[in-house]
Amino acid sequence: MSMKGDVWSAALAKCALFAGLDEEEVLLVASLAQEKRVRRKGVFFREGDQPCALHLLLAGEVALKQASIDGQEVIVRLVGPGEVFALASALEGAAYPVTAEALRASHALVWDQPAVQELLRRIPGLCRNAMAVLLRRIRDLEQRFREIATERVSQRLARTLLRLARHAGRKVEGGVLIDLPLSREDLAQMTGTTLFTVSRCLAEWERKGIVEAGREKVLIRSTHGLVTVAEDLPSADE
Amino acid sequence: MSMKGDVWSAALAKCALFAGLDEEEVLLVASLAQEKRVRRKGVFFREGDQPCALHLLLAGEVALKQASIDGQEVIVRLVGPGEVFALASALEGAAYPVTAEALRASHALVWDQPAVQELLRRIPGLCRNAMAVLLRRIRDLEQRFREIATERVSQRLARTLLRLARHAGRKVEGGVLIDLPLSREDLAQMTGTTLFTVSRCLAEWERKGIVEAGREKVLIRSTHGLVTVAEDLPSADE
DNA sequence: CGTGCCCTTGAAGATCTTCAAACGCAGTGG
DNA sequence: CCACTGCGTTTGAAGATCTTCAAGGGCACG
Repeated sequence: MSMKGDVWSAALAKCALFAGLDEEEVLLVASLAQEKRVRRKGVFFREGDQPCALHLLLAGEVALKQASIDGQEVIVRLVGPGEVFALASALEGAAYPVTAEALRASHALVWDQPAVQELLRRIPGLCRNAMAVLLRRIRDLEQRFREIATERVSQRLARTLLRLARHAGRKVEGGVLIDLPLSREDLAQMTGTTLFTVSRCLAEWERKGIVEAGREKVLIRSTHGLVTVAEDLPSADE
Repeated sequence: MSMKGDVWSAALAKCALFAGLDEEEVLLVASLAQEKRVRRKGVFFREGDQPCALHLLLAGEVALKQASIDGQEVIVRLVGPGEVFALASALEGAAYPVTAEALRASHALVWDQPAVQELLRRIPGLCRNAMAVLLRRIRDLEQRFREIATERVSQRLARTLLRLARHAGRKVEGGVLIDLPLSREDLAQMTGTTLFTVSRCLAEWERKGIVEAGREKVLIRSTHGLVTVAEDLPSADE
């Protein structure tokens, strides 16, 4: 237990939800956690599942998807190592509004609802931290809402790629590689369009030398070029 | 002061943020509040303003708008009496991400940042209440995000009207009147489309007897008809 | 009785989706 | 080693959907 506590405490400290906790509190958090591992394409939980638990991703990458009645899916958020997910559901005690699907083999700490309640009771600063996390999510959602409401697909896709580069970009010779196995369909579900339109955009940008696209792979050759598209600025070649 | 406290306490108790507070706490909340009145088309604050304060709407109706660089506006949320707004900004201490414009003459209680901090320190349950409010907003935003990403304008507009009916609907003979002065442009900014498309949708629905549209006015004659549109179900007449 | 604001409508065209067909790569099994 | 197969991808063509622009109508309010 105490060894695990040590291994986990690094991850816990990096996480915004548990930032600023003292040693004793970290141990409490660790002692109530359970572990869960999921292989690529597996799920931590499905939309509608109950009861629901708080998750902290230690390793891997998770996509949170929401489906409409007719089966159309949207990716609401990508979660990377050190980020929590299902915080809202765990706090509210409501069913998960999304399905958490692993893009690659993933490993998370999990706190069930009694544990979350216990933590909230015993750790004074936790509620403030939780609020900070939620506030950030609201900002993010409002911005994306405005984007999807007012911008064209190419602009939104460019922004999505830029965000992905920040979230999971790896510098390589020739540009920034988005180091996630994302299909055209995945990008479409993040952008609010179809895989066909995504494919066409990427093909056009490849012709212009802005990106290099491959199977479940995008390499950004010119961040500046993408910004130009995202902001709808006139580009050199038309 | 004490009279004001009495007048306000009813409004405070109805508000989710201050629910469950004891009498002493309510008095504290009231004692730190300031009043602000704004006429129709006036604003409580503008995007980018700082420092920012927590607002509780007592009377009137407020639209929260966000503008993109090229001037396109989106209505992120409508706020009715008893609801708080700018909670996130007040908690974070960041600039307002939206402009709060009054749809009709409005009256609000306002707490500046020191007051908010003081309240958070002195009222133990407040943080939990704030979280509940934020969680609700996240749910709402995620749902609307999925809608705007996957549905056609007519579906989204139908949903917007149904939400408005719930939020500010007044039963009259012949249906439910949306009791707010909303222009076609406003509806467009809530739905992520143009005023022209809104106008055409309403005209079509009027022909089918689903709504009755007028200048800054919509009367829903058949809620069921709107649901049919929103869910993209086959309707009787095509 | 104008004047401003909101609304409607048509026409043209941009943008995006849908559908069908086919390509190519990765992994599998013969 | 090769063929097979599945999956992700590409591309074209057709058409649905939505936006844009222009013109004009009508109502409210000064």
